[in-house]
Amino acid sequence: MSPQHNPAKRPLTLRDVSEVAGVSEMTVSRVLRGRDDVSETTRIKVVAAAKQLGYVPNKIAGALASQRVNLVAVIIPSLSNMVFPEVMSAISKVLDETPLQPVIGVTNYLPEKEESVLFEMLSWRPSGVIIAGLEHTDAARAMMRSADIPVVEIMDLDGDPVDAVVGLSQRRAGRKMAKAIIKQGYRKIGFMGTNMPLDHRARKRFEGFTEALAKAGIEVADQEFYSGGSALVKGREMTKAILNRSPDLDFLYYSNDMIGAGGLLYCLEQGIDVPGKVGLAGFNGVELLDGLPKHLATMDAGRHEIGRIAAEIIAARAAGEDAPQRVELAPKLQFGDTLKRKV
Amino acid sequence: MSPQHNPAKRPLTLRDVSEVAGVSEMTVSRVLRGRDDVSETTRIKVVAAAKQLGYVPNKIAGALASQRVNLVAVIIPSLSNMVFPEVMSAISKVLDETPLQPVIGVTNYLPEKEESVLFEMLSWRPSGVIIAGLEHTDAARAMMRSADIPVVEIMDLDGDPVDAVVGLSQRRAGRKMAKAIIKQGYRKIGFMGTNMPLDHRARKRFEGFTEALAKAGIEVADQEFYSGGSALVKGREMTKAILNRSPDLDFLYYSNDMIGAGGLLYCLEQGIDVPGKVGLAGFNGVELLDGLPKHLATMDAGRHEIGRIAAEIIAARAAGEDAPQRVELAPKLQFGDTLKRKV
DNA sequence: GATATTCCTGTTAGCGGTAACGTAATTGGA
DNA sequence: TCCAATTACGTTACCGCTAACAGGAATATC
Repeated sequence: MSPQHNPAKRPLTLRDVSEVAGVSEMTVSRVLRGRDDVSETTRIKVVAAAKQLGYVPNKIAGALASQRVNLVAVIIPSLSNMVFPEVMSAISKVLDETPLQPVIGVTNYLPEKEESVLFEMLSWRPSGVIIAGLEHTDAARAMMRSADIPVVEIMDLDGDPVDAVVGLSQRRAGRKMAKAIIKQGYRKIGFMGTNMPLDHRARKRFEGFTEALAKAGIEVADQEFYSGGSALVKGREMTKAILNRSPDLDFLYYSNDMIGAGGLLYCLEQGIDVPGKVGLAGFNGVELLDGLPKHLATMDAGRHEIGRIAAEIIAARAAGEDAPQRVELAPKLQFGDTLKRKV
Repeated sequence: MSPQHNPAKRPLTLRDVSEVAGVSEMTVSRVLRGRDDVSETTRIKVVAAAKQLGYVPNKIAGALASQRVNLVAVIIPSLSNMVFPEVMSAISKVLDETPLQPVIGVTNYLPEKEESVLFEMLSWRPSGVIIAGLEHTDAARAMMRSADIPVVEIMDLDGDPVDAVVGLSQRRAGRKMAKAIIKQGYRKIGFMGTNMPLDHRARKRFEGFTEALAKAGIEVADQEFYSGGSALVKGREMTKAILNRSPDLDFLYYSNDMIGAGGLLYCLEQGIDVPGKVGLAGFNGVELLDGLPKHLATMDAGRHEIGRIAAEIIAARAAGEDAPQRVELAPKLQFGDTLKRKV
């Protein structure tokens, strides 16, 4: 039976269903929420009535009455960096097993936008917040603190969390990569990355990187920054520029895999011996790399795990159970084919 | 003044703000909604009180009372195909200029999941729906029809829309590509694509493609399908397989740019003359292609425009203005470096 | 100075559900 | 057979906010 268009143009309510089914509104509400304290006979009547009318419950009214909203705010800087969609799908996968539902907000790396998106989302009274990074405006932190819901900050660990954190130390990741590079004998190291001062994770990796180099008495020999545009193209262009300017570089560290891939393709085209003459490394461990002619060395940031664990924490806390406050993931170095291994 | 933690743990309401400000709840409501019928003096008092308390309005109650929800449901099959995030950001950009806000739902190409996501979203009574494709379950179509809100189906035109449509004819795009390929003299044509029977757009492109070939007396000489995994890797693997099996192919048409890029990289590595011995083409015009050693021929699907126009239609209709019911975009063929041009 | 107009603020009555409680009918144990 | 427990509903009172209307004070009009 196809839903009949209601003629009055008045949106359907529980009352309409209850009249058709010949029971009270409360009974309809109970049936539609799947409660078991309704007899099978009336349950069937109600379901039929709802279906016949094409009734869609009004969650707004329901949420207001029950003071429960099964939404989880997920706030990320961007959708164009594949890292975030990947985290998202891990979150969705976990929440699919619960009554909770993710709602995505995108900040474009802007603190004020983050603040407004957060405000907007909190005004829907979600059951939890998952938010990228530890850097927020004071107002944003205050809002999260006083919202009285679980908050999980993800992807980073270096800082002072509002509530729970799941991620890896970006500084440590930078240091680890620097040490590996030095250990393999590279000495003249160039760096390329985004010049977005608001990408705190990239910044921290760079800081960790230079710090570890400094400890070994090495300085970054040359660097290039970009913003906007196709990362693959930018990687290519920056690599060309940096190698023209500093032909004696023996290693290129990229702040993300996409520009690293661009650099790799450029080097291969130029017939540069990789990793013999020049070594390369990126960051993130994106799937894309598997399809390139050579595997770019990278460091897996455990995006899938981060998403999974963050969602699990929210789910547990929403269910009244307790959950870890801090989960540190270890960055996994992948040598690939572009970082020599000591013989 | 930092928001003081409210001691009773009772969530803040308009009443709390009104008491601090010494006015009625209604006046607070007016101030916070930016209405101009409040004197400057009290406006300042109210804003100060709200800030002091760290008050976040409850949109649930507001929406219920005003019967207005400034959300737009955007329902897409996936986030891992970059095409959809791109459409999303075009939508966001337009809606940022309005009071409306997008909410993303992901269906994983599953009709039942689409139906449930749609149901879930409609139960929040959004101001509009933007949904990918024209294929939906009967129940889904019925829901959209009776929701009494603007619905824009995007990315495709071949079918029977619920309300408005913005997109391009996928069949026509397939035909156009086939004609271009034939015109350039290619005759032994291989096809590679996803074997997801639920990716209707890919399916329609393929149908249009074979149809146009048939009209020229040509059949697809060989084909390969994949599902899951890294598209770049799959493109590489399928290309290897198809060329080993059918070494006489002179053209490879890929149902998306990502597998096309994988195929291109494979061919270049094998030293195959592209586009002399084998021509290649993909679909979508993704930014990534610009960074590859050769530009893959492709067909731009106007994702950004689709998102923009769809959002504009929703915004217009939500504002009570009227808007086009059907917008057809022309697929733009880009020859790149992998499709010969007649001399 | 009386009345109309504008400006500003308060009061009242819902919006469409659900929690909590009430109650008739059925069941079960002694 | 009687009373307590259980089952299957209905009734009532909100949830937190806003539309609509009411009305006092300030200003304008003549």
